[in-house]
Amino acid sequence: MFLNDKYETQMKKGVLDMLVLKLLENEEKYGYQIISELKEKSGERFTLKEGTLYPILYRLEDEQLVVSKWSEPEGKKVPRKYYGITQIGKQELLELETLWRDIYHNAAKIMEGSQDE
Amino acid sequence: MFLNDKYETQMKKGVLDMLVLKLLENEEKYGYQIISELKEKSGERFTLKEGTLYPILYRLEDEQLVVSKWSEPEGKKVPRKYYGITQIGKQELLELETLWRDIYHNAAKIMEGSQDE
DNA sequence: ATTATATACTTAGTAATACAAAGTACTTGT
DNA sequence: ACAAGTACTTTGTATTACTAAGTATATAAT
Repeated sequence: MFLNDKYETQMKKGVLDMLVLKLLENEEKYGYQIISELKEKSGERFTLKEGTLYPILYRLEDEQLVVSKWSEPEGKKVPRKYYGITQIGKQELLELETLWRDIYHNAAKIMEGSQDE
Repeated sequence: MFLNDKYETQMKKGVLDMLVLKLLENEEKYGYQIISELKEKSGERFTLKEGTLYPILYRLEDEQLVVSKWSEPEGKKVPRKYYGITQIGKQELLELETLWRDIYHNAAKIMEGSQDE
């Protein structure tokens, strides 16, 4: 199953950023929480290692689509870094979803023999 | 529109190989023909430059999903390299489509708030 | 006849990303 | 005390879409 693993990796590219933005749409979340929700809500199809997620978050922050702040640890001693979506991030999320669906539907035309679906 | 261009590039990754295989499913074709059909059938969403397509074809050939042969130029003097899908290629195409749709649907679950679609 | 455009294939270099792997550090369960 | 889970960071690798340039022939325009 090596070949399919390779293609799966490639097919996820670009989509992960969109999914992370989506999870932050209504609520601030921290890294590990994002990994858990992504895994659970995607039927385990999107099961990220930390080394995959955190670079995505740093990138989104560079692009000013999210902002982060460290939590003041009250009861729990482990500091957490919370990520929230920005106004720019919300707008970009809308554009990304449109783009993503458009790419899918146009590819689907070819996969179904130039038929609209 | 720089950011969206970047994401569009990423979101196409992996999908192009599948689309090229699909176009070869029923008929041998040559490079330029593939570019034309891909552009036309995808509503111009997939408009490849030669420098994008040919490396894909070489890769598919390395993976033994397609085979190529030069045409004997009879009337027309320009030699063409025709690509045809192999048996392995046909099977891989089926698996790629399944994988691609699965990734899309599981991502869609997240994009629609953990709803099945 | 010369120029431009289209066809047809090739190659080198760049930017970007998902992932593996390893590391640091704290907390909880046994 | 030890293992396992939580939480974040960093480095290195493989892969791919794209730009750009190059080679070459055929056809249409000036």
